Amino acid sequence: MTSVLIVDDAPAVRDSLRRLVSSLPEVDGVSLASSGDEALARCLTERPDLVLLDVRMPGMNGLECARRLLHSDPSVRIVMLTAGDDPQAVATAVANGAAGYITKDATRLEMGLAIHHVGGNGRRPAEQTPQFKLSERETQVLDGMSRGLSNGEIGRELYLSEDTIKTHARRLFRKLRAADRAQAVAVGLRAGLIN
Amino acid sequence: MTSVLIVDDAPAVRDSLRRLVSSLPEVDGVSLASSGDEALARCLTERPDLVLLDVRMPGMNGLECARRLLHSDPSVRIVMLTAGDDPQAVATAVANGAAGYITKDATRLEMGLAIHHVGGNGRRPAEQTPQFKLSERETQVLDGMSRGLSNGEIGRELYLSEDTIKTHARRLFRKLRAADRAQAVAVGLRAGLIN
DNA sequence: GGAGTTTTCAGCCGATAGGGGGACATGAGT
DNA sequence: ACTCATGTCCCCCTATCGGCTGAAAACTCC
Repeated sequence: MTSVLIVDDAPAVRDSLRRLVSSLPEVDGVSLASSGDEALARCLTERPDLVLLDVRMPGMNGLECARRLLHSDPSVRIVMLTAGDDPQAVATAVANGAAGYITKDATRLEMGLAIHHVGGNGRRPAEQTPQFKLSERETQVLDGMSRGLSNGEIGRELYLSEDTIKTHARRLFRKLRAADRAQAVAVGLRAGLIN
Repeated sequence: MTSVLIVDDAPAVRDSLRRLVSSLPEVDGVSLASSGDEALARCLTERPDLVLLDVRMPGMNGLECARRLLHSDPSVRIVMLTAGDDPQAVATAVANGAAGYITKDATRLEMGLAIHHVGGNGRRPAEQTPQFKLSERETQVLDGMSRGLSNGEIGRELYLSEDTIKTHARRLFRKLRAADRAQAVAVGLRAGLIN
């Protein structure tokens, strides 16, 4: 099974794609995003197997968005959506790690084949859904970070050594795939791990 | 006019206080929080004029919460709520900057007097709601931080020098009253400055 | 009963952050 | 005209971070 995130700034396109995609037998989850930023946020929390990404959008374009999506999660499959008017951008995206492309007026059959082809080896079977589960301590440490405390200060608050906090910090970074505490706090807040 | 944030872990108490407070002529906004952490978050985004704060709560107690509220916003007025069984804690809170206290079974008249007395010189007239307003660049830098980028990486993304990013970073920390990028991201996300 | 996770602590290391200062240009607000 | 916020860049500095490794005790899970 495959969960899909559809990213397009035009509500009409989102809607028609949603209907088409959700009717496919292999698809068990569809969510929508109207901008590149929203796509990044949703991808962090929902971890879709596949992202259908419009090449042309106001604000962050599809190319830039694909780059960031792959940066934040190298395992995500990206299929570029194109109206057929900018093959260059699509080519660049595919060269940079996108898994394929498809035109917006694709038939249900074409879409099904594309998703089957690309999302066939979805990452769900491997390991999944909870994805972001922190231990008690890790959550406390993350909470401290969100309040602007240093590792030493968090340690004093929890009656632990700074080294211990650093260990928890490193592990929660791994779990949240965060490069630093700032990104960890962002992911934690968006995923509802902290408030 | 006065906006009020009510903090109490007991839903029943919250509800009765909400009814009592919202019926007061001077009050034009009431919101609720069930924990100290939630109170801190709401205070950051909603900027109430006055916080009614339960002295005794599981997790972060009222004393600690008052301390942090005042730390994150020295201008907020805090009225401690007490059942009458721990005058020591109330005295400590008042000594540490709380504006007053009131018992939970206060009548509408008592509550009205307390709010009038304490919240009379609300901060609303002075300066305003936006409170957290970042410039274009600062928002871009904050967004980069939330994606786990270093100052150097943000600079490369925006075609600016790392030093320039550091300048914007320092300024946005001041504006958000954040100690570091992690707290800045937390405040920015909660205030809706970034997504 | 062993495997895996969590919790605790430690040392070493280079990279980065964040604070301080200053400089200069622009543009908006007063 | 003057001020203030913004944007750009530079220097300095120290504290902290986040990576690596290793280790031991407690816990749960099957």
